Amino acid sequence: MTDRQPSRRGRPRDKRTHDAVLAATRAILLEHGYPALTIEAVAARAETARTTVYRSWPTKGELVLDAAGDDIAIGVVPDTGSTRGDLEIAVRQLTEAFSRRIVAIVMLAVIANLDDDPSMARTFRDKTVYPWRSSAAAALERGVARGDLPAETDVQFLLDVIVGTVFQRTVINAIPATDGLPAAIVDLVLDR
Amino acid sequence: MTDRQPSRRGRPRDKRTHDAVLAATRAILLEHGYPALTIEAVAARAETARTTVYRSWPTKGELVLDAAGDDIAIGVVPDTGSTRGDLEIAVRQLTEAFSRRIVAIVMLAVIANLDDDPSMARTFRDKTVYPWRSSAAAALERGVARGDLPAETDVQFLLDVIVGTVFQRTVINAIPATDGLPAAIVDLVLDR
Amino acid sequence: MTDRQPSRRGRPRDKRTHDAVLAATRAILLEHGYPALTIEAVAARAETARTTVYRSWPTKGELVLDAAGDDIAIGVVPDTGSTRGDLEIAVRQLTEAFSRRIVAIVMLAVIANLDDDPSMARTFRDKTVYPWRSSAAAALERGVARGDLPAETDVQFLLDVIVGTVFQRTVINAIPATDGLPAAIVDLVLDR
Amino acid sequence: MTDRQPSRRGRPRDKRTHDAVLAATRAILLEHGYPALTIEAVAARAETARTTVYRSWPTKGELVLDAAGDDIAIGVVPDTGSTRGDLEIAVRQLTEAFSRRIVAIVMLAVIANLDDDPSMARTFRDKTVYPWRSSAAAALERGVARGDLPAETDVQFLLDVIVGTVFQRTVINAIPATDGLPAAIVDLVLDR
DNA sequence: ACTTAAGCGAGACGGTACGTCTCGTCTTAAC
DNA sequence: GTTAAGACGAGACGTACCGTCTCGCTTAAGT
Repeated sequence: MTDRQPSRRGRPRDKRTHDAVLAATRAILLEHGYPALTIEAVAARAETARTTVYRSWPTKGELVLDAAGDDIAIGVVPDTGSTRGDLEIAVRQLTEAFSRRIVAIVMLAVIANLDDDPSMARTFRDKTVYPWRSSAAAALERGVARGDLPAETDVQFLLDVIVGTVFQRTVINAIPATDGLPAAIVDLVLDR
Repeated sequence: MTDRQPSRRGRPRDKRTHDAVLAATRAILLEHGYPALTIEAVAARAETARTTVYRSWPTKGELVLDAAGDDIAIGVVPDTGSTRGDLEIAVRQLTEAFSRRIVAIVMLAVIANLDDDPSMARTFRDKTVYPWRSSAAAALERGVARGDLPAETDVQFLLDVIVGTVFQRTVINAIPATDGLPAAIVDLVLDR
Repeated sequence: MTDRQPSRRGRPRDKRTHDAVLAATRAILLEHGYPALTIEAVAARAETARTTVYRSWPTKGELVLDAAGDDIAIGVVPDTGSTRGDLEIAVRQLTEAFSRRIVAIVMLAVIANLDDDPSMARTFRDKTVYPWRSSAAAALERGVARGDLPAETDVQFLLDVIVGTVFQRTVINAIPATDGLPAAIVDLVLDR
Repeated sequence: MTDRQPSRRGRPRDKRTHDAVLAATRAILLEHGYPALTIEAVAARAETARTTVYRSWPTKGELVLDAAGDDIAIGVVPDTGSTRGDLEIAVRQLTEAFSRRIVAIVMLAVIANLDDDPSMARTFRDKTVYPWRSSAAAALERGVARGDLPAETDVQFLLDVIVGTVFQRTVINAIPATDGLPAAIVDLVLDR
């Protein structure tokens, strides 16, 4: 994710070192959170030199997102033929993802750097939110097509409602997700 | 705001210095954001010593929240007799507040420090969110009493929907608030 | 030597730390030479922080010259009434000084930084060479007045002969100084 | 110049690269001095890889002396039949050499590394000082044989006087060499 | 009016982390 | 077997802030 064209010239990256750095990053994030994630600490934990870390990941943002890897993926909403079913799956995917410690930590990091390093937010969105969001949008549109939702439905608005509510609950208020939440959200969106 | 018992003996705090520090803090927050807010920079801008800042505000969180002062207040939802009217006012208060630059900056700071400095989040909640939230809860409960909302309504859940949606729109997605947003949210909550 | 006006404001310098740094510097210079003198090593040996060293001595040159202190002084040529006697003392002072390990090390450091940090050379000259050189010039001038040296004597040239020869012998060629050297040099200068 | 047996097997060294490195070294020495001479900079300027430099010149000293090449030669004192004439030529050769920017730079580098890298000093001596010094010694000995110098003359001492004085004047004090200097030095050595 | 506790400014202290530079070595593909 | 390319671990650089700690000076309330 980091190297553009992995250039065939010169000594290749040492995969074991590379992986050790990513593992160290994940460990520190999970154990102590993003504010404690210093390049110094990562290098020490990975038993390598600080310069080696800088070589592959010029910014902390890139390191964090690379280290998080697929652990922060949210998923893609399927098309089961049922609007309510699809949406319940969609919300469940979201609550499940936002409840994962690593996801919450990375989101807080992204927010902390929002106007400092906007590229981090962009990467996070592209890697994580976008696939879910566009497939969820498709599910809502199918619902509109089927007549389960009014024709004038503002899909993006509903997505913000869903994401915002789940974020508020699980991350900000740290309320453990229950089965009730997805149902309640879907009710809100559909039943009217 | 910070010291418990302001002891009658000795030289009293210098109000002009105190205010200069708060002004410097606000200025830096607005001009460069929270990550650039160092005690060093605040003291320099206020033309005072670092120690003077530390004396009154042991942590950056306290300083920021004290400096933001009433600029981050959201307001209290009135009782106009109309459920829809009250809620529209409530949402409008929220969008207006979250659209203020200083509020967004402080909220992002609070969230970034969520598990690093939970006291900051608590203070922010108490000073800012709680008054609005409890009065908005009252409005919803009046709505239930009036029969505008079903008896089994989960008030806290609806508040999370409202807050989460507005936060998502205005702060995360940075979509300029329009009149349509409050109406849409109220529709979502009421019409069913 | 480092602080201009020792400013009465603020916390005073910690003399023990200060002295420890100078002692560490001297020790490293004598044990490992100037190229091994890193601020890192000095701080470690003095058991203090790197920043503390930088605070008092912005450049390595200032640190070295301050640490060497009076150990690199050469002395002042006396006026005993005898031209030959004064000159022999003068040359002996020089050979003795240039034979001291600390002096040789500092001179090499000064030379290494000649065009990199000319201020170091200047300070070294002022502290060390100048007092000797001006008093030796006086001795030569007394010799001219007495008729022990020709009236047209180029005093500065003779001083360069003396300094250059001693430097060449003791520092460059590392020939242990013998009593013969001062005598030979004085003969060269006087007997003609 | 550096590698022992230039092995017949495999790809031969690229002469153009080799020369480019030496040229880059000379350029950096003249433009920025010895302290700025990093292998990094040399390789960059020669548009080659760092490793290529290391392969041919394991130490900076070898590189510098190889790059300086004949530009730091001093010359050999001729035998013209006249003691005074030979010595004047000898001193003139020395002042001319020490006045060359590249010579001064290399000499300062050699001196700065005196006890750090003694092999550099040795090589410099052998390549540069020794030919001049032994031929100048011969000139002095011819002078003794002719009776122009006393029988008990310490030839090595006089050579140190000459070298030391010229070094002091031209390199340390950076006094532009005049015709007067050689004459004055020869007078000092001969007239007595 | 005099004492005196506390605030103020200045600045030193030990410390952590930064991001960069250079080192000398090592590993690979290409020639 | 050299060359170009570039990664590697290492170490030092000089800087920015941190939060703490003296200091001498100032200020006003309480005696």
